[in-house]
Amino acid sequence: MKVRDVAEATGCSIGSVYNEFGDFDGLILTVNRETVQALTARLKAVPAGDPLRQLHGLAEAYLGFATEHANLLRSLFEHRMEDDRPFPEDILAMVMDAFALMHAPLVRLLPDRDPDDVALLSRMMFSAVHGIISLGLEERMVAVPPEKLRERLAQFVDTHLAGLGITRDV
Amino acid sequence: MKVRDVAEATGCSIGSVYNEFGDFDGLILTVNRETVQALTARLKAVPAGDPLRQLHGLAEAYLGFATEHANLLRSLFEHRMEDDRPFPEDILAMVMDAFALMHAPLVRLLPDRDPDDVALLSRMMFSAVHGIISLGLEERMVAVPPEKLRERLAQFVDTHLAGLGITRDV
DNA sequence: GCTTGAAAATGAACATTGTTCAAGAAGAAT
DNA sequence: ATTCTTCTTGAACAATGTTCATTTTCAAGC
Repeated sequence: MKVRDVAEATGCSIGSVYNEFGDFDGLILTVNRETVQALTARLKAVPAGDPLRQLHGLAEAYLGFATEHANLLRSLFEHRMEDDRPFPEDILAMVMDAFALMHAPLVRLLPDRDPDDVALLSRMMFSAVHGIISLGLEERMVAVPPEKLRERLAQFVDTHLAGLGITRDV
Repeated sequence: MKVRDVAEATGCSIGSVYNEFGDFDGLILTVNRETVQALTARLKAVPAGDPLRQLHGLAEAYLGFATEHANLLRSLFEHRMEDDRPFPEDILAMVMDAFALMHAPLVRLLPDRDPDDVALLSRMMFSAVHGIISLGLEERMVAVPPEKLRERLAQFVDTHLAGLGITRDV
């Protein structure tokens, strides 16, 4: 993304882009805000009935979003601020909210565990899924063949939940 | 990293940097080759005695390397080639080799499973660990508090192995 | 309708950084 | 010493983020 391209695409001048977004970081961050909102909306659309099914739905929704918007997700997770400025709190909070969507179903599946512990477990699981998907979707250094990614991801979730003592057949 | 900085640091001219590395990508890729070699060396240094202990050692070694060389790892995994040129095969192969180091201990722990299946499992596990570490080490969007990362990572490995039917107490 | 002052828009000019290449320096061969 | 090859240099160029004096817009007041 280039400032001049944005200016041309919106039919205004370069200066106007700067009036609107401040600087290049501001432009990127605006896009990233929309990205995390769209991702959150998609994750929230996963039905909340069966918690196990919900967790699989969340992982699949994340995979779907990552497949369709690989560049946007990369921008969200890989963009560095200029001059070591701090990352905006509001985006951080929004990402945390998205992460937290995994928390509820996990709590239902692990009613006896310390909620703080479950919170950490859900973040670990989210991070793991994120790693599998982001590496898996890179054409290069294919960790897992993309066409198999969907079923492998489901297998991973099942395996990890089994490790937590949760079995599908209860 | 800037071409002019490299030129000044090595005491030669800008043109000489281009004679040596071709272009900016070539410069980055040279660094990335050293990075993956250093990472592989570190992973290979993990003793191979007990396969379960080895897996934990690999995860911990990865965490250690990522902690000490966060920028190098980011360059390795996040750098995009200019003009959509293909990613160099040799680096891809080296990364795959590093990934494969998880394969051997997993095969020993899962002697009855199809080796191809275990190969995929090990890649999934590597990707998951990569995701946990790379998100965990970002100051921003802290998925898991860095100071707890080490023990949480070990817990994750244990949980996942448990899900694969492997228990510590055999 | 004209004046005026604030607000917004503009794009030329600047700074940084990757890239090229003609000119020069260094060295080897005869 | 001459010539040829190879390497080195850094000025100049291209792309792109950034600034800011100037211009335009427009609403308020008369």
